[in-house]
Amino acid sequence: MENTNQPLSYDFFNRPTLEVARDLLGKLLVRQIGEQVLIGKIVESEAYLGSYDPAAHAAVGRTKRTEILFGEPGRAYIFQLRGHHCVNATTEEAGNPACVLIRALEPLLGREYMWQLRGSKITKETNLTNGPGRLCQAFEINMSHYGVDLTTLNSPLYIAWGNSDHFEIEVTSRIGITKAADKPFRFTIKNNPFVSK
DNA sequence: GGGAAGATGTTCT
DNA sequence: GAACATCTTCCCT
Repeated sequence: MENTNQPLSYDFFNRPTLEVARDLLGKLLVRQIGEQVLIGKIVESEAYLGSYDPAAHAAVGRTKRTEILFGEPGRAYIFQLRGHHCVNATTEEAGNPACVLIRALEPLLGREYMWQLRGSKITKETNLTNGPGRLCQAFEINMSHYGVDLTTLNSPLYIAWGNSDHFEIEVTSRIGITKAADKPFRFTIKNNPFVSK
C-alpha cells in the first residue's frame, strides 16, 4: 500500500500507446483542489495512436489545440467537445502525437464533493464518473489543466499506482467515433459497474 | 463571418 | 431509442 499515492513515472508513459492504455486500468486519477482530494480508479481507457490513426485529433496535424500531443509524454491533453471536457494522458516520445483517453472512473475518495460538482440531479452513484465528460465535471477538470504534468505530486492532477488488485481486462472497439471505429483500442475492467455505455 | 462536424450528456417519448 | 442543448475548431466563402 505504500506505493498507492506515488505518481507514475515519465517512463511509464514513454511507451507504446496500446500498452499504456491497457496498463492505466486500475491506476488512480488524483485531483487536488486546495485541501480537497478526489481519487478515482481508472476502469476504462482508449488509445489514440497519432498521425496515422484517422480517429486521433493529431491526424489533422499540429495545431494550437493538439500542440501538447507533440510534446513530452505524461502530460494532460484536455479538449472540449459539445460543451464538455475530456482528459487524456500523452504517450510516447516527443514528436509522436499519441495519447490515451480516460473514459471512466470508479470513485474512491471525495464522493460527496464529486456529487456536488455533478449536480444534485444525479441519483445513481455509477452516473458520477462513467463517461469522459462526466468524470471531468466530477473532478472539476477544465482547460486550465491543459499540459499539466501527470507525474508529480505537486500537480493539481496526476496519476498514481494504487494497489494492484487482480482484475480481468476486456478489449473492445472504441466508442463514439466514426473513423477507424473497428479498431480494438478500448480497454475496460471486466464487469466493473462504472464502465460507460 | 458562416456553417458543419465532433473522442458527449441530458431529457424526453 | 431519438431529439436537442452546447461550444470549440476548422474550412470555406
